[in-house]
Amino acid sequence: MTTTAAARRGRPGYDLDRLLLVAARTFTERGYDGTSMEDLAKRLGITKSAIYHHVDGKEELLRLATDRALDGLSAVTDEALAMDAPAIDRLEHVVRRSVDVLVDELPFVTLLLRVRGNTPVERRAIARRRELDHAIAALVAEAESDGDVRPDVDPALTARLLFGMVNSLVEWYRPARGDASTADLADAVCKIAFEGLRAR
Amino acid sequence: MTTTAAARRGRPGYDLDRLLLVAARTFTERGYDGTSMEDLAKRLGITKSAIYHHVDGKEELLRLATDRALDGLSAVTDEALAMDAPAIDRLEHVVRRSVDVLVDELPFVTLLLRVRGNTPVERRAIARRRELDHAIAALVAEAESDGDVRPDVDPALTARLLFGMVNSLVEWYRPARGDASTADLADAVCKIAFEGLRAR
DNA sequence: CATTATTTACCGAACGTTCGGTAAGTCCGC
DNA sequence: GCGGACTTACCGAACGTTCGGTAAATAATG
Repeated sequence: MTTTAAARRGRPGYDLDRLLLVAARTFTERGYDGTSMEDLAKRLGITKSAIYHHVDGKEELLRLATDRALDGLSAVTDEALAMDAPAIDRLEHVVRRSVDVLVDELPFVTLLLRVRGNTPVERRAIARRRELDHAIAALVAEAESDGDVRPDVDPALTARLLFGMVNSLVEWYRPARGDASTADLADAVCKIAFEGLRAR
Repeated sequence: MTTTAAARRGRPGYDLDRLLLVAARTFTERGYDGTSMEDLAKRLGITKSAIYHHVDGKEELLRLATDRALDGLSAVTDEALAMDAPAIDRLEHVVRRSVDVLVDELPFVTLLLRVRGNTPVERRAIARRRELDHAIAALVAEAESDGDVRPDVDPALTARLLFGMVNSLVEWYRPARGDASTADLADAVCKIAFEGLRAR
């Protein structure tokens, strides 16, 4: 999807996409506030000022990076909401596809989940996230009224715990050769979340 | 338990404990790097320099705050490891008591879970956390070899998902009057984690 | 009971450094 | 020679920290 950037004019160097990946990775490792423009420049091998050729400033880097994660996650929920299937199946679909997005866009999603609301950009990201959370909570509630989700726990709480578990992936998952496939990972998450960790 | 601090000598004002609580809360809200000493001072109603009467610097505030969380969580695992019961029961005990600590020491635990490893203080906190994670992973593995935990998911993965779910509490739980009691919360967590969210 | 010592808490003004960001000009491939 | 990519040099503001001195309480002394 990154359009191999073939035959771009002018002096070769970074384009916005490559810069954004490095920025997201660094923000994720050191935190947004803990990362200076100088840090980014060093890691990119260019000077601080060169970054301002590509973006208006530090906050725009954050906006573009969090938007990328949000776009991926939004697509997943839209996809599920459009499905013609029982709520419980749509819910499982959201979980599986969310794991895909978490893995594929790991630095961006990790960054999104760490944003705290200190700036307008961060608050907008949080607001978009909240919409997704509400959509998922509604899905859980619907599945419960279908009789497919346990009725002895508040559906809003169930939704939070479920996605607390899913989102915790960003805390420890690191892609590696020979690692279990994303599908296997999603399988494990669904087993534990839907059927529980106790042997039956 | 806070020993009303009766009859302390010297000019009245903040002591270390009260200062630490405000610091932890602010670090948690705005992030450690996103919080300036001036921010803290403003919230405390004293000047920046007054803070240096109580601690050596900003990093020490972080160290004392994360240690408080780690001490609470360490006590929980020690407690469980000393129990004379099947591993699965000790595991459930760790989950329940961890919820207690998360709720009681919310600002401190939240702060701990957000630390990224930028400084020696942060790296030490992460190392202590890792020890706890290993102890819990071993507990899950033991419960699995007892036949009490499902054998079709890697126990290390099960442990991560379980505590990913438990730790996600800090992302949304806010103590409030009339709120469900901590025990009810721990019940819900155990139900979802051990038996799954699907109705049976 | 007044005085003095000690303890604890705090203030205001600076220090050196680093921050995000800007201005003006150079480099390089089509 | 056009246009995108980058550099050197710099700015004002904010950062964490230090310092000399002050304020207000208790404890010890006469």
